[in-house]
Amino acid sequence: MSYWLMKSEPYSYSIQDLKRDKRAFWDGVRNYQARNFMIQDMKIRDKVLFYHSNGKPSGIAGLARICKKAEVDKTAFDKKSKYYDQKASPENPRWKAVTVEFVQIFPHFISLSDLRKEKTLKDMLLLKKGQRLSIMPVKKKDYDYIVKMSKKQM
DNA sequence: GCCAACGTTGGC
DNA sequence: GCCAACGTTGGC
Repeated sequence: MSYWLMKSEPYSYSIQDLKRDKRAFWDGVRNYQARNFMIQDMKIRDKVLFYHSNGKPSGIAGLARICKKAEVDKTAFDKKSKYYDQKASPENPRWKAVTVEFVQIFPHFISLSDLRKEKTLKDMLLLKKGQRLSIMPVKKKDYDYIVKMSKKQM
């Protein structure tokens, strides 16, 4: 079992949207490191912290779970898509994405500044300077700690 | 909207 | 294979 953090801009796709849809294909990732995590490392039932980036404020909004292994991301072939990549084609798809399913919205949203206040979490990749990955691994102990934080008022 | 930090591209 | 130029991310 592995643990992950996946970022999404709430204006484009929020955890409330995921709750409504139940499942979402995580298309649009155009970073190799993030893609490789999805293709090589994510397993069905892996747990996911759903992060709202560029939010007011940014932070962790809830939980999701991997429910389908990586499949070809066809938005890369679609000229009208904002995720269009002219170097991708059905013969050489280049991009793949997993499907995630809704688990829960946190009773208390955990902002980035809340996370920074926790000494225990100081080594999280998310909190490292200049770190911009939209999908990143999370340690079990950090995942568990964050779930615990979500249950109490900050 | 700004801008630091980082990733990608392409010329050489 | 280097690296400058450019594009993107994402916090603020």
